[in-house]
Amino acid sequence: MPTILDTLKARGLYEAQTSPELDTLVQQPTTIYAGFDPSSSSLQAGNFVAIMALAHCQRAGHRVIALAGGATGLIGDPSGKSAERQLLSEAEVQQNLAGIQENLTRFLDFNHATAPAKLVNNYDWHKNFTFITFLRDVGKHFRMTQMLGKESVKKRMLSDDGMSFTEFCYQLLQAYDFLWLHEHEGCRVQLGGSDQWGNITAGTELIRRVRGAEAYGLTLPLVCDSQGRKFGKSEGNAVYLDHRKTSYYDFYQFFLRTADADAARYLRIFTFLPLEQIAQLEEQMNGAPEKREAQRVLAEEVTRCVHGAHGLAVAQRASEVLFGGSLDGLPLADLLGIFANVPSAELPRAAVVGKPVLDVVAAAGLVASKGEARRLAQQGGLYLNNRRVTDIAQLFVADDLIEGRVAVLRAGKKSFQLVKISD
RNA sequence: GGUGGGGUACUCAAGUGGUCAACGAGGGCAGACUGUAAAUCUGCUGGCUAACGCCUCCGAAGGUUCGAGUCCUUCCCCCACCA
Repeated sequence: MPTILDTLKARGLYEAQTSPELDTLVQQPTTIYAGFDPSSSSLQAGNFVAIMALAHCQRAGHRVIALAGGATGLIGDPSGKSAERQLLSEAEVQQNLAGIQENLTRFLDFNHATAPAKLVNNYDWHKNFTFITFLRDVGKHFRMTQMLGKESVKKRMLSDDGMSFTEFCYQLLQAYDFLWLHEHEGCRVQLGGSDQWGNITAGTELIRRVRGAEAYGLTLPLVCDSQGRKFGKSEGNAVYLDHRKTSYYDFYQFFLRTADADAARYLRIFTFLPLEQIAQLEEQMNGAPEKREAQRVLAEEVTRCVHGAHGLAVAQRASEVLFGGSLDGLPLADLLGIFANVPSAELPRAAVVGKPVLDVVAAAGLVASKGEARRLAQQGGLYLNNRRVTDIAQLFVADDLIEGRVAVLRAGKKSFQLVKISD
């Protein structure tokens, strides 16, 4: 019987563990936690790896806890960061937490009959600490040399930016989280990205000192594409799980555009498809790469998992139309449906009809300035209703509005923006 | 607190009185080629402008000068060593 560790390894969701004894522990159901940082109102594709790993744990019969860092988010984790972080206000963190909870319900079963997932917020226990108490109860167990030896600290000490005391103390907070969960939830394992190694071992050591008990850490690889770029950015922007921040369409497209070299690996990491099926898809892809079957399945599976059948349908429909060419004859209602999640701008009729197209493009926000709009058009990358704009002096005429209300602007192949008449 | 080093555009990084909207690299965007892939090639990458050109910009504020990213003063921030 393969354990959760075997599963994770087979799917490329395993980097290291703190002790070989973990192999034995996971042969029985145990409690495993992973933390999520509320530095944004929605989890990002980059958090996927941890979410998937946690979901696999639950499916394997373990009890899982997702920790939202309401307290630690106020401090800022220096791990993997080359510069001091901007502090967030309590209100911002609170707001972000709500979004993250919603994201997680898509992957974890909080109503499971025997082992429901649990969501906790570390603010609930950190808020009661005074500085003195924390120093006495927690800080006393840490040695300076060890704290200074952490990679996240060393790296920053060597950089020109240095590090504030606040961020330096971050590891204590996360270590205490693990201790708290160990005491109150019987949690034995912490799961995290490879950059979390130092924070995780801080926790296992604190538990050993305070409780005389063994706890374990399990780290996941940092997923990069075949170019070595960190996974989860699309055109420089993070891909979010919340469709209000990253539309169904953009989300689907992000996965659909996966490079051949990454497709099979991503299927293993980001979907629950059986490995045999993935191997089959990989073979198909090698035979007929231009069909992009693996990418199609990847985009479908992930989009359905995150956004449900409805979100997937919207994304696929939009993709068909947008890459299908002409918009002629498409009813307004359909168009609006397709573009429901594409950025749109409402402008008064007077600011659109009779004005230079470039002005409209800049006003709508497809590009940042008129100059940029001009460059785009000069290079042949600007489209109005899927027709290339070749004359930079072209005026926007009433006929350019579909049913008198809407026009579709496009930059390059894939960046769309809707203009709606507001009056 | 002292001494020394540093803060230049998205990032790194040149520039030490005019020829600097600011070298170069990376990144990003667009075009061509393709399969909405990769690689490659080309162009662009502060704002306004059809263009000439005008405006804003080199941590902040003042000053010197015909002219300052470049010199001076004060302030803020970062780093190293010392106390």
